[in-house]
Amino acid sequence: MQERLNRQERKSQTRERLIDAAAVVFARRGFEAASLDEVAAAAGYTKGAVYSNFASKTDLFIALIERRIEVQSAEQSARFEGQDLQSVAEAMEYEYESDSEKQWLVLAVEFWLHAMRDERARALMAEQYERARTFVSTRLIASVYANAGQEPPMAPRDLAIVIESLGIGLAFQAALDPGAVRRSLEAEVLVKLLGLPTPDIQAAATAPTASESSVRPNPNA
Amino acid sequence: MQERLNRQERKSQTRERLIDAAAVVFARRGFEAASLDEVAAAAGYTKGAVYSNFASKTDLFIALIERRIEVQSAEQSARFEGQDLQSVAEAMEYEYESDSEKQWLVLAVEFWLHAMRDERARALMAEQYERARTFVSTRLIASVYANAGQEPPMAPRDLAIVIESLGIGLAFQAALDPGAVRRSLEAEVLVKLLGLPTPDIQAAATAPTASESSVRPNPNA
DNA sequence: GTCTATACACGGATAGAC
DNA sequence: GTCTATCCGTGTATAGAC
Repeated sequence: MQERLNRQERKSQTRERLIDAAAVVFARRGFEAASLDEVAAAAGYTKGAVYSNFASKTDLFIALIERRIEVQSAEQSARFEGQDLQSVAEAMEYEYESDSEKQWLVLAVEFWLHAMRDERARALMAEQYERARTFVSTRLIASVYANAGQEPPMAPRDLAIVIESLGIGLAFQAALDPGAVRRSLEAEVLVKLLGLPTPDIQAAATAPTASESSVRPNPNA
Repeated sequence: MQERLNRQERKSQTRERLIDAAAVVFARRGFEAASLDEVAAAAGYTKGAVYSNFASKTDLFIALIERRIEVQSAEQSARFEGQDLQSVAEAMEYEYESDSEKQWLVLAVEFWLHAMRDERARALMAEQYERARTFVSTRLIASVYANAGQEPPMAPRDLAIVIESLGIGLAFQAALDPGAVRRSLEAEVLVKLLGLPTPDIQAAATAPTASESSVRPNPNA
């Protein structure tokens, strides 16, 4: 109910550069430990530029997260819209070793921690997660099961929560020890959990009426 | 390979009190934002006491986590040893609203973040998680399925990773918005995921030969 | 082993020049 | 809108008395 005028921000190139720099520095040092001097310097400015664009360090952090949410929402929607759940589940191979993925994970966790102590941040993040759950449960889960003429193994919203949990928890463990979590584990668990017709039980499968059903073989260890 | 002489620490009551205080203050303010003055004061000492017991703030943090690991390992083992998986799964109702649980969650996340930037902390936490996975997969999962004469739905270690992920992810989301996650969700998902004979499908159940099989009805929403 | 006192540095935020 | 200069509080860590 507030960020409708979305690209007046584009007017300020400096603002964008500062946010970019903040993403890098906050991820590297942590929000508390990071200094605005370093952020500004990384963007090619001095601290004054930060304070003429953001009211406080916290405001910069929140702006960073809001932009991230905006970008990510658009990407996710574009990526998943019109796909069937099966394909989505199988494509779910998190890049545990990717530096940029890890940077965002660290930032998200950093912000979560911040949200535990700052009500504004908490509300923002809670709303974002709720939105994601709604997207997954209504746009993906409910419609796909309806198309397949099957019943989901549990309430779609619960399923969305569980899927999100799995993503968080696996990333958490993998970041701690990249060798500990197999790449394809998330996809395999999702396929089992969803209870949809799996590629290796093609006999019992009722072909989904949805657009393209690309049934690929499942690489099992 | 280092902490064999476990209760010479008990010699120093001050040390214990400082660690207690650090747990509270670090959870409340965050590790970076917390001051050693506040920690010392909360324990009834001054800063000097901290530096005569710990080499640095980071050392205090690590000592805190090590003690937590010690205590928690003992508790978990005592709680789960000899139980069958079914009972464990059903008893798995996380106290999302509990302040002390939330405090430990925040501390664990705080330490995880610290571990992303400190190799010593990373190794410690990675080892701890690996130990937990081994405990769950060998002491709980493998033996219970063997007793029940059933095959686990996936490799025990993968199952342990998934269970841990679920716990982390649900707690993460619940902390952000306590109303968003139903209390019994974790237990319900585990029961489904494990594929063990469920209370509501008693017909197909082959009674486990393990000690006590307390089959309670499953409250479904 | 714990205290007080202090060195030493750094960070967020503000004022005012340009 | 961005800069430099500065205020002012606070933080970790150390020295040295007790």
